[in-house]
Amino acid sequence: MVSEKTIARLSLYRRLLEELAAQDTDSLYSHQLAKMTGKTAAQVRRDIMSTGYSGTPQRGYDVRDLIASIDGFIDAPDGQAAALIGVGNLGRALLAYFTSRRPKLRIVASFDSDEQKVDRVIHGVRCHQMDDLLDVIEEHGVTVGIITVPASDAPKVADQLFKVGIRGILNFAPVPLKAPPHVYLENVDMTASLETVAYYAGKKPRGR
Amino acid sequence: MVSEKTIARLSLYRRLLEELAAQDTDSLYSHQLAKMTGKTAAQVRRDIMSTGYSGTPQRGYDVRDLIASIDGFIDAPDGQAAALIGVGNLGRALLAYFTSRRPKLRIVASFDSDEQKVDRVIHGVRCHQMDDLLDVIEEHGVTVGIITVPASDAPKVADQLFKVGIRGILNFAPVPLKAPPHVYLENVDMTASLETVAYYAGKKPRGR
DNA sequence: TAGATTGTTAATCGATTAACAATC
DNA sequence: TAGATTGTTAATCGATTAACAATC
Repeated sequence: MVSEKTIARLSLYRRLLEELAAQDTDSLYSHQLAKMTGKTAAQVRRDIMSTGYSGTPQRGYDVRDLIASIDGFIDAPDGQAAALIGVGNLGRALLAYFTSRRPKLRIVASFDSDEQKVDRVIHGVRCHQMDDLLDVIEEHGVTVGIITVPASDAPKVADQLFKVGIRGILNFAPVPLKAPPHVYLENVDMTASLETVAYYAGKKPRGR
Repeated sequence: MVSEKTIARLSLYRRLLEELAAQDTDSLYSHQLAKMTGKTAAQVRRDIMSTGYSGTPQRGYDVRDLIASIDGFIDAPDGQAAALIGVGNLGRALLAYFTSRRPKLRIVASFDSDEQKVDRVIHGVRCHQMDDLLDVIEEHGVTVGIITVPASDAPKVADQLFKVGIRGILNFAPVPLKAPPHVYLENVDMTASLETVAYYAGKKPRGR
């Protein structure tokens, strides 16, 4: 009903709106949000519309009300818990970044095969051994898994996550994973992103 | 002429093909590559076609020839150099990951505002102070910048990169940046990706 | 009110998929 | 050869953009 791109944009709008709210901005127009995000005003309006919130021609959108509407649309009512598998450089970066950022979506546990890391608290999150996956997932009600292990381990880790009933997976390993139909999976391919940028950097000013 | 999605897929194909080549696989069909990547066979064929390489109905595609064709299509003839700005957790993850992976696209320098990091070699790459940006960029012929600084610093860093004539930017800071027309810029929004996964994880099995 | 902005539909755009004659 | 696969065009699909009456 709503595309994943729309969700991603709403997530972005919310982040920017929260900054505006912190600076006591009360309301704004679609074209202002469009300018901040690089989208068109029409798209901003359509995205906002899909959350069920309405602005007025006179004031545009109320910042706090709009944030609340996006919250209600994106966040699961009772919140969601995520687990991160693979506490390497990238894993630590994500743990540090998401720590206490969004109460309705928290990374509550991490996992690593390195015994040196197990039972330590890294960036505020306890690291467990993979054998405890099911127990920890059930204890915390984890529904989302974040894969930050090397490519060679990723398919096995994904299978383990499927088995314990995870509902969504964000995969940072540079190998595309496939998920059963009841699991939503997104592959984030940073390698491909860098090569794409390099390609256009080499082609400019020809390319678009 | 060729979309950025096509470039990203070609980058992925190449990575998988290199693995196959290492395992002495000589040739493969479009549907095999399609299965590995989760794409359709028609799309694989079209992507390969755009590199100018042709297979044969009998053998499909020669693995090594196809790699060479993708190389010739994506890589700049004389290679390209990248610089990474912000040697935090994420920066180190990227440095470690891209080290000596692709001779035609190397991260040759890093930058950080933390004096403790300056002049140290981190994951094989020397860290410089931002004041030396222009000198280092020119010395190494850097055309691509990777931004891994906090959101608050990102716009300023981007401006500095524009000023020294960088051609492409990969931005990991969770704030959308805008580039002048002669610079290709890609925003990688990991926050939005996680929230998107969480959204569908909460909606499943309704959502697509 | 006057006029800029909204919600929303219709038109456009571009990418993906299906299809099939040509091929080895 | 026979037949599966290729290159490539046409059809489909979905998302973005343009447009405008309704609105405050």
